Amino acid sequence: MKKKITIKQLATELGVSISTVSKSLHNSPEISKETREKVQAFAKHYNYRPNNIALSLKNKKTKTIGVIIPEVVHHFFAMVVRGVEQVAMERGYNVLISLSNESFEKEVINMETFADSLIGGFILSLSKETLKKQDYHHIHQTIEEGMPVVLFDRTVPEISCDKVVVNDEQGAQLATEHLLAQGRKHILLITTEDYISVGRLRTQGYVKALQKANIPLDNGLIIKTEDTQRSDIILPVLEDELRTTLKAFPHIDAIFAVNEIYAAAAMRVIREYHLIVPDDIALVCFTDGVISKYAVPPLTTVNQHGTQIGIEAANLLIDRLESEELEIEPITKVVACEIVKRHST
Amino acid sequence: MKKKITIKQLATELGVSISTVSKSLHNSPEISKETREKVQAFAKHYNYRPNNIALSLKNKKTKTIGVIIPEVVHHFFAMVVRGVEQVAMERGYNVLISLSNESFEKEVINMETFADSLIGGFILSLSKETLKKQDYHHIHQTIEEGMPVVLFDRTVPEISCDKVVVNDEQGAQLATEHLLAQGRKHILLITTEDYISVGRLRTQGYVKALQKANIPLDNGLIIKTEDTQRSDIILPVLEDELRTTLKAFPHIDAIFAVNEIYAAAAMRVIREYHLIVPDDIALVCFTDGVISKYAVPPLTTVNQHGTQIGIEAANLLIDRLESEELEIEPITKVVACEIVKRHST
DNA sequence: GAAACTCACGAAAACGTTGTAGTGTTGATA
DNA sequence: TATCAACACTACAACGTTTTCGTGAGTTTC
Repeated sequence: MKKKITIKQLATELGVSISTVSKSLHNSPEISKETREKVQAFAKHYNYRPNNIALSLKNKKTKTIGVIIPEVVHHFFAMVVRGVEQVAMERGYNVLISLSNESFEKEVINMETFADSLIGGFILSLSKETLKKQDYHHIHQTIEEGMPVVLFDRTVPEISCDKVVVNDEQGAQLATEHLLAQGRKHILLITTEDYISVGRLRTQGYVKALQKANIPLDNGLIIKTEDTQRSDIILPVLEDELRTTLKAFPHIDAIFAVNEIYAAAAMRVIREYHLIVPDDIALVCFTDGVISKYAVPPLTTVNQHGTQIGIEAANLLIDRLESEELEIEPITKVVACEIVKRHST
Repeated sequence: MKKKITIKQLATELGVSISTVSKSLHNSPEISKETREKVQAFAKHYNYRPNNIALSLKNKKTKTIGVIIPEVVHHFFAMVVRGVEQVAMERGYNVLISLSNESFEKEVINMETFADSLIGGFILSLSKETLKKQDYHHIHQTIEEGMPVVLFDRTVPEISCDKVVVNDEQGAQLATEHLLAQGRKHILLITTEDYISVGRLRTQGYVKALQKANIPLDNGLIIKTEDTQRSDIILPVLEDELRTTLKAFPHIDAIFAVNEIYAAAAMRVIREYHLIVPDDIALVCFTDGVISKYAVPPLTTVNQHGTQIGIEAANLLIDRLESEELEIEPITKVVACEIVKRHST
């Protein structure tokens, strides 16, 4: 086992000073060509690579950006990460991903440990628990300390920083209007409690579309899940609710689910009742992921362009990291949703 | 914006020496109780947190482990990450995730930049390109430099290090035997080219099960995909192959796919031909992910216990990181597969 | 009243790197 | 011959910590 070699070792080995080695490796004209070449040959032979930690300590900045997402086993977040990765690589940054597992505490710990200078800035989506508690002190503090933060998807007006959001309301409105355009009148909405901003916004979009079409809102047609638990716990509850709702409102001719999992649950219950998608009930959901793509029939979805969001977020962050002026107004980028029409409508 | 405060600043502010501050914060008995309390109060007020980089530089080790996976938008890998995260958190480590995007070059770059001491060890699964090229110099070099590496899932005998593998062969054998037990005789295998170890092993398991049941192997019933491309490119090709194969061998009564995506493609073609799963054709696949779970009918799968693999890998790595003896023989852990029976068989 | 000991704290090195400010030698210039 | 510039290199501080080894003042001991 050959331990990593340092400049100092190279220097003694070569019988020159540390500075000479450092400068030679940087091709400084201060050093004669022969010495430079000798040093470089030596360095190569010993497989010298500079110690990043020492560099970070010296430069007070690292070329690493941190991404904190609530979940990895989640199509949308995975797509965002992919987008971030892509531009980070292009612009010479490394990406450090970490998970909050939807937990407030974990989110705080993650930010604190990473903020301690391993990274130059954050891209993150708030955990559900954080949104529920409405405690953003860790984010505020990080920003206060001069570390740029870009929030995406699950954002909050209380925090002043760059943001990249999906136009959830517009997307939901589009989806609902798509259903209405197909002659559906009684649309069941499966959404989350209002403290999750995306759930709330999507609900608003649904409501707006109905208003625009002059269809009275029926609160019985809105199912809100208490979405703090793991999906294996929520799903049976949701399916039960769906069963009773479908029984109570037999005229339901369409379902709009705010995510794929809910749509899958809906599919299951629909099939249980021997109804056919899309003939009896049309189905649309958010998140253009694998479930929708490979479902039978493939589902019409609202694509949130996760990769695009990641790209925008990473660019915003790196721009800020590299810009000299500190006090630029926060920017909010809105990425439009798009309906992907498949066979469920 | 208050920049991060350092020990030095605290020291001058308090009119004591740097050492005193450091010791006070560590509750050294060398320092009088009053001073300690004063310093701690001050530190708290200024929100002092030690600079991790400086610590790493001094301690020559970081409490961070690096995970390199080929893809995030992938159920199995995401599960592994979840497992790693879990034990890392329990044992006080941070996890740094990075993606190779199935590219050899990116894998090398990632290892080099991270290996430069930001992290203490690696957990990784080789990219397809690396497997194809059979170039493992970057891994060897990392190990040579004394950095522990744990390989999972896509491993290779040429590299001597801790490994956590799924018993792919056994899983495939189980799956095939499960189909045989149901009276299926003509089982189509959809797999990858042999250079991907998991594909090869699963093919072997399939062959073994057939041999055991004294069923002659028909190479026409094995479809091997050139799995280097993105799924949107492979899938149409695969579906075409499936169409011709199903036509050429109309007696096929079961399909075993080595992953969910291939299973989904199979489902599509099967439906095209107005055949019914499982009545006409039974279907089993590897990876117990969302597609199988929410498909119609839900698919019988081979669960690879991704989370468990992550847990084992992280424990192996941290054990090695924390053990004093350097020369422990590499350990290979085998995580058994398990058939999850659903309605496709 | 001097030696020994405790107490509370400070100085300084070390981790690996970079960049600025020297330093000594050579050759050319005034 | 003294002065200067160029050259090729070295010394050293700095980044933020931890930790070992002082050190001075006060207290005890004989």
